Amino acid sequence: MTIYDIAKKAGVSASTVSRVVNNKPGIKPETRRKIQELLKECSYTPNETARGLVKRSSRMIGILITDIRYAHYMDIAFFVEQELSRAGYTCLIVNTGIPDESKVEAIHRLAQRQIDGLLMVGSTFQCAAVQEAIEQDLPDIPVAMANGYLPLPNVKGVLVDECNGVAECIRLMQSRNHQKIAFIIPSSTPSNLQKQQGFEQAIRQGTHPECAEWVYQSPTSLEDGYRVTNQILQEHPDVEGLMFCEDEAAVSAVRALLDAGIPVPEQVSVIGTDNTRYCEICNPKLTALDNMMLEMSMESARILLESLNGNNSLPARIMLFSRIIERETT
Amino acid sequence: MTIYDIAKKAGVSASTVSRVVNNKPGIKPETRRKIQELLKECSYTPNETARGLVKRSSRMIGILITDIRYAHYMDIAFFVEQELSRAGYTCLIVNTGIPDESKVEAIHRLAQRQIDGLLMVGSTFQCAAVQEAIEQDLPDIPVAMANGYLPLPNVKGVLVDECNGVAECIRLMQSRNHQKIAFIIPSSTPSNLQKQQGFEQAIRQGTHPECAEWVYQSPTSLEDGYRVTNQILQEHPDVEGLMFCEDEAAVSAVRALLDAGIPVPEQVSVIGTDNTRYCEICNPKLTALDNMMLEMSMESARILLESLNGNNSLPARIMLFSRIIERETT
DNA sequence: TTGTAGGCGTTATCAC
DNA sequence: GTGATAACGCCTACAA
Repeated sequence: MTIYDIAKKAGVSASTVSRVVNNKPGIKPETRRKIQELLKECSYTPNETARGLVKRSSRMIGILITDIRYAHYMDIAFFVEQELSRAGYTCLIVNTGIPDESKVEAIHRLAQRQIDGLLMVGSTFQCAAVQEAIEQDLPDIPVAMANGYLPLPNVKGVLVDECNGVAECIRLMQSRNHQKIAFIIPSSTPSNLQKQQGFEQAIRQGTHPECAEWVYQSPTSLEDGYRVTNQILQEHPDVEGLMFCEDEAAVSAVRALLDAGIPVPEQVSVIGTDNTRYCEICNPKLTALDNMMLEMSMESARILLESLNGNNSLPARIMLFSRIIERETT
Repeated sequence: MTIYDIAKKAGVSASTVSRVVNNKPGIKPETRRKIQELLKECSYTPNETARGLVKRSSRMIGILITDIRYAHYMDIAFFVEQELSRAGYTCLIVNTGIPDESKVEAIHRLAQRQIDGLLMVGSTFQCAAVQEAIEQDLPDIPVAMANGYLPLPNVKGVLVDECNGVAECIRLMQSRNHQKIAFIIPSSTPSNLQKQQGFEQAIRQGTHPECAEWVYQSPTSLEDGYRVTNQILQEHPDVEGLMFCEDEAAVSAVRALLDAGIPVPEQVSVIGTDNTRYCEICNPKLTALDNMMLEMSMESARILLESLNGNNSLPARIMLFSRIIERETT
């Protein structure tokens, strides 16, 4: 069912039907009503593909996330999708994974689909490969990043003060007389390196600066969290605090400590990052640094919509403040 | 950069360029090579919108989920997206929410986008409103449902034996000498009503058939799980088992029991449904009925791809078997 | 107030 | 082998 079919039935031209469909003025009320009835009757739906071709706008927005399964990202996928949907955009959510090539590939495929805007979630997209891909494939459409930034004219970034945030967490543990703290980092993303910096700074200002060396590389998973905790206990039986870059391993660490007969938080305190739902499920409930990922994402979405609406006086970067949600593990 | 631009540069016609782009035969190797170089050089990317218009196929698939945030659905969104992506399709993931109108609205919008196929996840889509919307807007494209079914010629369903699954769970508790069991249901979806039936059947065959009345309506959330558990404890202090239709409230119930000084599973056993990651985080770890939602979704995705490839001899419905993952709460 | 004609970028069907 | 030409469904000057 096309506007031509409707036009034929109504005895008018296709352009008249088009005008009615798009609520354009300059149509005799009678004609308009008649066509509207016909549209209803035939349950006509404009073909967005054809529309996109002539309007040179798909009203689709690409959303890049490495892995939507991570608890912290699912909230984002939900709320951002809702927000953009409300504004009349359709979201293309793509799980890119970690490798550079798949990120580049995803950007290429989205460009091919003529997306109107791009939203990238996570500092892992702050890298040379992605920058090149955007310069190459999407030099002219608005791009927003949550927890990251790229120095390109069409890219806006929303960041958070993670360095300070982690430093505050360390100081919180220190104020509880827990000075010997280990730091567990799952991957060297720009964001995690910021956190590590905060860790080292705060530790060096404490009574046990040698702990700045207690940095452990360990993936985000329950199994790995359990494993690395036992490893730390073995290498440093006197450990008094564990600072994680995410919640999943932290939750598992709590269990590992309890299983080893170590009271939490009396002997060892634990802090996670991201403030996911896991924190509340953990028993005792996990204290966590909220890095405002959701707020960053929503802010990015709003910035993207603003750009899409033609506002080009937006700041290239803005920064939000993280905060500590204290629960039962500190 | 269109095929016309490339054609001009190469001194050939647009059709020749199109043939090269699509790897069609019947081109002089020399011409082909020359054009290919030019394509690389200009980093030409075919416009999928225009392609979709003439090919009458968008290579996009709609995915309907009520709320991607629920732990059980995020796995699905991930794996299904990967699978369909690999097959060259782009996924339009839409969080519809519960209300009928928003489901209908989502279907309408997807139809407008000329999706090639639709995948619906969750029994909540098995309802009259959705059926009508599909008859109206998408009568001709393949539709697959995970954990649901609609009697339409273009709809295929993948189901699971939840009634038996829950009955087995009840029998498991009974075998542990826990006969007085309450059932907590968050909403009356077709799927949950199946579960309730399994509960009632198994209870009636036990030593305390009067417990078939112990059915509690309570939403999926930590808070509500905690609240309803305390309510049950108050109304039935002799309760010996709790059977939940999902994991989130079940996890919270465990905490509520422990907080009330009731040993789990010695005095009261708890079983959740869905077998989400929450089960492993729960302390003690939660026993759960795995309703194979992921397998259902993947199977639906495969069925959808099969239909898309023209296979129309697929069964209208298939059924998978659920299984109990026993952990520490039984 | 309405209709005509051209074009969006691509593919497919003919000719040559 | 290659090149016109006509779709695909819609929008938008410009004409009438």
